[in-house]
Amino acid sequence: MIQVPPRMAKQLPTDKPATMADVARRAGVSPITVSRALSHPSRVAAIKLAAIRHAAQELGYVRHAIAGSLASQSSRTIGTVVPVLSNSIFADTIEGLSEVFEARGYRLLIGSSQYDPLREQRFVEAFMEQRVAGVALTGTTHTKGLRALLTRARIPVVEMWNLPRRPLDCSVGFSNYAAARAMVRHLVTRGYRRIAYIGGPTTMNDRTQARERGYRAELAAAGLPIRESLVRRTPFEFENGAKALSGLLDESPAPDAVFAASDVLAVGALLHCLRTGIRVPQQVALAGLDGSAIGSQLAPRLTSICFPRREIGACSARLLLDRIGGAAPGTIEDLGFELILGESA
Amino acid sequence: MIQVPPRMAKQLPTDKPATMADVARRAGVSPITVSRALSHPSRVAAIKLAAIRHAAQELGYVRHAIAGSLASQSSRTIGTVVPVLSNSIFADTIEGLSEVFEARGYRLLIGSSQYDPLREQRFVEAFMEQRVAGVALTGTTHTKGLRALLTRARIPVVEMWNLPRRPLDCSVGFSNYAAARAMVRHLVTRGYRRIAYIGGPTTMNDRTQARERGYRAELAAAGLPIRESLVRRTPFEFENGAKALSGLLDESPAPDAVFAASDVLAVGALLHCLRTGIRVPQQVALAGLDGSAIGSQLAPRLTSICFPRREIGACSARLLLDRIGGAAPGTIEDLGFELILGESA
DNA sequence: TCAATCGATGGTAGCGCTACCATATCTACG
DNA sequence: CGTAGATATGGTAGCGCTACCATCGATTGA
Repeated sequence: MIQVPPRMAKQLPTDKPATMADVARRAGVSPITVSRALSHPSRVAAIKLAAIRHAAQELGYVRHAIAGSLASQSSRTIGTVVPVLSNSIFADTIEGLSEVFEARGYRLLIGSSQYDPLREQRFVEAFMEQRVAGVALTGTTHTKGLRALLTRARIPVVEMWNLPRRPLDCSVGFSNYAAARAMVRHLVTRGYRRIAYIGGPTTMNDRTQARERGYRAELAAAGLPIRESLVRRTPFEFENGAKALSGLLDESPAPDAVFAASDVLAVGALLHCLRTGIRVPQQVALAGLDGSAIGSQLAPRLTSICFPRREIGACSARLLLDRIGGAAPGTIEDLGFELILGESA
Repeated sequence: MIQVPPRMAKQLPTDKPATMADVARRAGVSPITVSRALSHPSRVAAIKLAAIRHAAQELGYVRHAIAGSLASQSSRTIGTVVPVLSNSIFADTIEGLSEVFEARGYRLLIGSSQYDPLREQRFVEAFMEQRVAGVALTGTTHTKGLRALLTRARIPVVEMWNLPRRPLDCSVGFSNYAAARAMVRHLVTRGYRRIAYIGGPTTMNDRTQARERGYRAELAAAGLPIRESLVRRTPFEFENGAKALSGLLDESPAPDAVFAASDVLAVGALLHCLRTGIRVPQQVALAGLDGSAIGSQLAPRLTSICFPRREIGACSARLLLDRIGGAAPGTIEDLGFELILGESA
């Protein structure tokens, strides 16, 4: 650690920042006219508007949004909670949310729950203290306390990345269950019969739960047995995908295909094969779910299913804005999914 | 799009949420005592504290943080701008920031500039309207307007991911220049002589600029010629790394090593080699920079340099809190970097 | 000419909370 | 016993802005 003379000027004890009253005085109008000039420019005469803008510029006036929010009883702020930020999956959704809200002058408060519903609840509690106009959550696994809180608050809520039968309010996502079934069906169609499963931990993660249910349902529908020894659950890390695959190949009979219900795990597994010389799909076929960018760069390319990650955020944002604008609750948007065919399965 | 009967109760016209005055009345104390009970519990008698908490619970009272901020003239909010969220590199830094701020009761406002300094400025302007207590920026490439704004505002600022000689205020990062030199030196030590470079666009990205300067400086120091035909710049995408490498191998003489100044590009290049059967490092050695998780999963493992991404955020947060607490400006923290040896170079 | 209408502007009164100072009660000590 | 200090509580006065209503002059039509 070193200390340098900072560029920032050391000045006299901070003179307070200019207020609307200061701007009004300088522009020769009343404070309320300044307020209007900044938020409803069309309602102020052009000549005064110019004078006010000039005065504001000269004084280096910066609007005090906090005071504005208190007076207008509206914060123009939205809160969102995602499981993790460092997974680009949810980061894309946040970029989608941001883009729409930004264009409409809304701020976005972001929390990462680390897959812990209690942490999610804490974030939403903090959002309520900020009097957010709406909340966007990931998934449908919430604490009782959070459900109660949101029901009482009666603010718009959207649950993303899933399609609950009975949403808290609105929902934007796709069927994780159907996606998993579609992929398993694809494997069955290709002639694979001993299809193993690698998924994330199911505790507190409804997306993972739905995917695992889809896997089981499709196997059953195809008349194939479900062997519990071929079902593995492990946290979302490349290494874990590799380990799980390695373990599955030690089973006897070994699976002829592996469906990894998350691309992190699938890519980890595929890279393990590339490292150790296991031929994909000849020795074992591999399929993922998420449509991650890296999957299409591998050889063989990973067969996966992709979701409109960014659009989930953008659509959720639009829905929340509609709700804030008075639209009815209860909308559910299914944005679907798409099978990406690689050579891995 | 479908409509379902929402779980949310349709109720009478929203009764206003409870205020401190309501809680005070119910608990038989004055509003100011309620305020103290919530923010300085130790200054209130235990018996009243219990009564107040009970009353708040019964009324479903939620603190109005906006009113509190206005009255106390302190928002307990920090603003941060990163280039993109969807790159886990910066997401890790944000998680580091969040973790520290959350523990101290601060909120974090997040903006993504998309590598556009004007967008960065817009975000900081929005932060100022929220009267943030501090700002954390990525890099040192800022507009004149932003510099002026921050200088005038005289709030704590930390610039992350770089070590400016003359920071705006504080800085937490490492030397991108030294990291690039270290990697090129490593390649030279290994006996490579025609070392090519793939980097990101240098416009408005001081990290990329420093890395490219480091590459050139180390080549010069080693007495090796700098061939402009072996220097490529391209946006951070796997495909672009692949294309750039492919182009470099068409040069004659072809490079015997390629230094990609970002792991996205390096991994893209390495995967291209795996796909097309180019042997690494025999035909061409490959080195990256960022220490991404995927690099260590490939065969050969990617030689790279890793940075304490999360710690950059955590350290920045602590520094900002210190500054808010009155510490002197001008601190620069060099968190260093570490060479990760793989088989790729 | 006068009432009706409209657009532009201003005065007043809070939004819900906390800082500041004042007050009241209690303990400690010479 | 009186005063100083500590502790607990309350009253008052804003924080900086905007909603609401009032006002005022200008325009319009009968």
